[in-house]
Amino acid sequence: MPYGCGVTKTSPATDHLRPAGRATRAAIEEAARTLFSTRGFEGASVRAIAAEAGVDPALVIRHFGSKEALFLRTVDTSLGIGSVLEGPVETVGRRLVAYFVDAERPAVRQRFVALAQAAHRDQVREEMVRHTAETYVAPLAPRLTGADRELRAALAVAQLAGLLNLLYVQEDPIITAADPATVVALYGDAIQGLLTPEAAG
Amino acid sequence: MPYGCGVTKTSPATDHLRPAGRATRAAIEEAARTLFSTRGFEGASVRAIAAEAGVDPALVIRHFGSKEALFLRTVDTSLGIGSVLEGPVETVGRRLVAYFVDAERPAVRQRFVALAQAAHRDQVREEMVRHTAETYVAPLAPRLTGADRELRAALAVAQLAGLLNLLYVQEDPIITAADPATVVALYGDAIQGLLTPEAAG
DNA sequence: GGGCTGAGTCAACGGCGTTGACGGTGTGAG
DNA sequence: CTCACACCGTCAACGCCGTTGACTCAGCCC
Repeated sequence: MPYGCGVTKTSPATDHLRPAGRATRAAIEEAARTLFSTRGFEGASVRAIAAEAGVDPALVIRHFGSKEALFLRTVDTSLGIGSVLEGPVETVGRRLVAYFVDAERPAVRQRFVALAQAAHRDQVREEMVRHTAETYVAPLAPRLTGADRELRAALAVAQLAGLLNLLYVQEDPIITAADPATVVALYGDAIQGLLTPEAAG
Repeated sequence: MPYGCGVTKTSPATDHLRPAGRATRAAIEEAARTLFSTRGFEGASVRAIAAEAGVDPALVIRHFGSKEALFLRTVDTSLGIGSVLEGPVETVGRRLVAYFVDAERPAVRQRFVALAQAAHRDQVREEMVRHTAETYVAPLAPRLTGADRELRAALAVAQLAGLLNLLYVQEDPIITAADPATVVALYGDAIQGLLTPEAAG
């Protein structure tokens, strides 16, 4: 479920809005981005987002339909993985892990945690599935060889999601305390073994 | 985060309770088990659990302290993995995956989903971490050879958690539709590669 | 100028987890 | 035997939540 490689969100049809409407809409979106990141999906209430944006809570719903819809429009499911996937397939395992284990990416961590927290909402779950298929499996599978390419790509995503879960959500002490380079080598190769069995170290 | 191999829950100190108290306590626990399983942590309200048990909502809190505490006492974090872990380490990867991919274990799926939904609560998260360390890493690590045994065991848990996440929570269509035997072979070997690199197929 | 549509306000709904004040009731000590 | 006390349960309410509907007001087009 890592969700990387995102396209810029296509805010649909704000043309019919008047300038005032577009401005408050943007204010709400920014407040939502901030609060969803810092407090998570459950911790960020519609009322708090409205207050942060200096706006009536009802207006938030009026503009975006529901908290879930606001979340989906606001928190980018992308975690910025595009460039990592573009490199050589033979070493993508370690590069993926290295990207996420890097401590200098708090925003990525925040977004993943928020996403994991909201995963039980139907629309969010659907978006996550769609995203996995579109930005992970689709670009990866054609570059693999052998049988079950799509399945192997999907299982590699599962591996990655599991690491991020223990690392970001559970904050597992063993993995957290471990030497990042070791984690990259061990887990990266485990992922690599699924993608290119013949090239795995 | 798979949480298996559980000991029977040690309900602490119900001796001081009168028969009536113990009975309604048991009724609440059973109702909670049912509703948490079928509706998840967020979907099962304290009020609904109380109604199912034929009891006042306030009584639920009075007996268990909070919804989160009731959840922890009620939903067994164990997923029944003990026997799987006891077998030979050289093939534990495939056996673990086979256990969870088996469609005939709906209760395990339900419990995992409920757990994942409640993972953002502090006490639940702590319990999950504790459980990972106690029932996965502790029995597994000493039976491994080579460097970083604890870390490798923890990373194997991460792999498993990732699979269950995509399989149970996200219901990823690719993995769901795939031949279970293939998933067992591919993912089982990926886990095995982390545990016993020399024995991996 | 008059209708229409977008923008914003306000009060309220039903639900949530939780609390506190308040009656009964069974048990053990005097 | 009685009386105090801890347990058991009830009830109404608190403050929060996401969401809705009725309403006002301003700007645009015909």
